[in-house]
Amino acid sequence: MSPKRTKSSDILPAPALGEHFNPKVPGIDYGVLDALLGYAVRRTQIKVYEDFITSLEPWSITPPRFSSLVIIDRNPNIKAIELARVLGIARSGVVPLIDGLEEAGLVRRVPCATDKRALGLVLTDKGREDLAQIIATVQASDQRMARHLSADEFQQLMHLLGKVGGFSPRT
Amino acid sequence: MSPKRTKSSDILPAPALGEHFNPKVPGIDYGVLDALLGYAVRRTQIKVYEDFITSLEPWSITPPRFSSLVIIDRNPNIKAIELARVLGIARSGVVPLIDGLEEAGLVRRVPCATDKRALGLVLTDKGREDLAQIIATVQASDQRMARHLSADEFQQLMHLLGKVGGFSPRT
DNA sequence: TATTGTTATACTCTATAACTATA
DNA sequence: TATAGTTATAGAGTATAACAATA
Repeated sequence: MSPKRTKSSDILPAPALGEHFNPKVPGIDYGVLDALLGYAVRRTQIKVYEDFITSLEPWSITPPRFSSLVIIDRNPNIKAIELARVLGIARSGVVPLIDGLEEAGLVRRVPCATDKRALGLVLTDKGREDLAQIIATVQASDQRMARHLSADEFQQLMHLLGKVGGFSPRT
Repeated sequence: MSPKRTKSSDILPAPALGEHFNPKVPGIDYGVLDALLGYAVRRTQIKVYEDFITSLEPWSITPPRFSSLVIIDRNPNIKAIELARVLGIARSGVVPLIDGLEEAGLVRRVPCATDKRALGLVLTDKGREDLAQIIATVQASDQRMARHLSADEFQQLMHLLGKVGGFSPRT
């Protein structure tokens, strides 16, 4: 019974990746930027994002959409407000996000039995099937990003990022 | 300017404001996200961005503005189109960016002698003065982000990010 | 013809606040 | 009163396309 919202993204996002970001333009003095951890993270993030978007173009999946699919898959019937908390966005922001995934046939809103205000989010069968492929594609992109790292270096990088970001996993 | 790392005792207290992104919400299964380098970079980027924005609120400086100031300072008379290339944005995007910095009295557009189409970008006196303080603030934020890392770990992290992002000296 | 800076336009993303229907 | 989802609205950020002046 959700009223149809007019959405321009019926034809899904166009990444429009023209040129690639050059993190180190020749002839340019980057000054203090080269010594800042924050700028290093930003440079890396742009590179990772570029490959991610390009790789997932066939599915029109953006990072927030991907994160949502994984979180919903691993936490069935999660409420929208909790998904917002996980993603770090306002709860109003998940509405168009879920709208897009629902229109793509990947996610479904199901009424909550115990709380008539709430909706549980679950993947559809198609959502589960697509997600398997999407995850494989993302993992390939991730490994491409890490192709110059040894297994030890990869683990070390994950560990150090965890210490900075405050999400240190298994230490 | 070779920016040297200051002692942790010089690190300013973290600016506390509003809600913060929780990179690891309790009770949530993050599935494959926990194993992805891309998601680790994203989580870290959000944390770094939060502290950056909060720290520089007094100057209303955003990451692109900060990068622009540093690049213009270190590369006087740089053309707008080249700044766009360094920042990785469209050349039309630098117009409002420079507009803002010019209105703040930090940057000036100067006609190019050899090419009447082009404009050289330079810092004003105020721009140079403010930038010194801004850089100190950014470095304090950066050190706060790295407060759980040893000097060796910091260098290792910078090195590994450079290998992933493609901005490190050849190894 | 190509390039520089600019304008016009549009779209994505996200935030705040208010509304509704429940609790 | 408080909460979950939604709507309305606004702002930042960036993209494409077209334009005038210049190369």
